[in-house]
Amino acid sequence: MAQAIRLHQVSPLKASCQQCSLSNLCLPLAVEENDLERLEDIVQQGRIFNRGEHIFDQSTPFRSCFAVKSGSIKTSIITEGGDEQVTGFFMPGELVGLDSMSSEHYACTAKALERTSVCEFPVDKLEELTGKLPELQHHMYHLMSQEIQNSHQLAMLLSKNTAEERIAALLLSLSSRFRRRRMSPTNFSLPMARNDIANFLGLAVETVSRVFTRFQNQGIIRAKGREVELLDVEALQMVTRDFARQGCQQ
Amino acid sequence: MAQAIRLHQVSPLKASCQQCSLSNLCLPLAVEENDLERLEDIVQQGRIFNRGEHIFDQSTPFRSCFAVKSGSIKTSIITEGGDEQVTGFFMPGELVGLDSMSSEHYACTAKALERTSVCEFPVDKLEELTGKLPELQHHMYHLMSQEIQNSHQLAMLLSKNTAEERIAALLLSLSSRFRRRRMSPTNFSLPMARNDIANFLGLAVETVSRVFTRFQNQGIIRAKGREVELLDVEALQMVTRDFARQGCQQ
DNA sequence: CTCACACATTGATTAAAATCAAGTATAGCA
DNA sequence: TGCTATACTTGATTTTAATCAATGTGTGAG
Repeated sequence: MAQAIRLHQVSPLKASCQQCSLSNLCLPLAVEENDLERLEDIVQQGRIFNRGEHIFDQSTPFRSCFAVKSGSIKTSIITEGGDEQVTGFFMPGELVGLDSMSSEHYACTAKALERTSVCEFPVDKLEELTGKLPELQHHMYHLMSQEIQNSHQLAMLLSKNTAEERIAALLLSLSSRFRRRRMSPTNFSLPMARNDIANFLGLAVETVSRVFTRFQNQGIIRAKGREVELLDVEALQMVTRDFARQGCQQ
Repeated sequence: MAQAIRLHQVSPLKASCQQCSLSNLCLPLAVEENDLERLEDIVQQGRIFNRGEHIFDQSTPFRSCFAVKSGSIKTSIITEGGDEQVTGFFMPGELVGLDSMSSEHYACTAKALERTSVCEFPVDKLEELTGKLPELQHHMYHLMSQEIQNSHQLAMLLSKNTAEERIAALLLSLSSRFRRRRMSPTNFSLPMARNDIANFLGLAVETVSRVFTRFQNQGIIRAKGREVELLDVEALQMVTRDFARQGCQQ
């Protein structure tokens, strides 16, 4: 595992959060101008992973959280039996590894879905710093609780919603995350394979494929491989909302 | 809503974490002997709720986290359509409200499943204190990340496992939580209704009922209403594990 | 005590998505 | 450039659990 070795190399590069285009999405957003240097002091920047490489592996010693700089990452849990459950997709500006902060070892495996660069935050230093910067501590709580909420939302989706509703919800989630980065919210390229989508949403690949074509036939989206165009965002929102009405049987 | 009013009363009682029997499960476990008083200073203790009363309501201003002292709590999200998703059950020593720390408002509703007493931790004071006590801060990160993991585990259960596997997993989870409190891990009374179990596990009530009787016929459990006896814990563990083998198709 | 209501169980039928089974497209590589 | 492996799509069949429908049980209020 080449990436395991690489994981322990100490990059000599000092990050420049000030100049980073993601500073309004990433941790710097919670740090005052004049404290930014203290954050930069603990960050190791510029690590690059190729498609398929692991940023970290489940059950290896937990050292750091990682912020996505470019590219994208999927996290997944592997059971004893070898069964995989994708637990999340992470895009630029998002922080990976928060679910591991309760243990000595990573709770999941993080894999680059494409060529991906990350900034590394060693957790001991990060904790030390959040102890000194209340705003940053607050932001960490914020991010972690956000992740709990996301996960509850996913559980909800999995337990109450049809295949169409789940996929519509995922497309809308991706859309809004592209928008945050000031990229087109209606015209983007999926970083993950159908298989990953299926696994994440608790569906079979075939079902995902069928729903994509169904949406396409209904003129809601246009999809060719990983290229997706959302033609009718309202319709997608309707799909995700309809289930709620049913539950209420009005 | 009587409880909404009660929520804002300030209890004059000062907590005595030192004497609390749950101090080895709850927040005090992360606080040094001589700092315990600082924790006690910010806790309001002794709030009691009757079965069915709300500890807090989704979308009301987020003020505090609550530790369960006795009884039990269920948390759930309500969608626009009125659909409910149970997101967790909380037993003595466990902390409720961590999923709300990202927002100004509670992300879920917490409801007492039986007569329940709680200790209240106002979040502004708690954050202030965790900034001063690194151990406590570390513990908060620990608890929150634990909750992310639990939720991922639930997502896994919902997306990959059969009704039997989900219910076996829940019974084992409850069992181990009773054990932590030095109560019988094989002979306990479920705090929640079949309906709540069904909702939590993404099943219909009827299915839960059927699985209970099936387990009973197989001699794995004995169940009468909410009273449950685990007759064959190994068998239950087998049930939860079998699915993993299938996934690996060995 | 018993009535009413919520909770729980059981059975029959249905539906949504999984699985099984090909077949097609695509991308990376020699 | 063509080849191979992987990713994706489509169709037929099966399965699990939902839904519909009814009945049973327990509990708390009057």
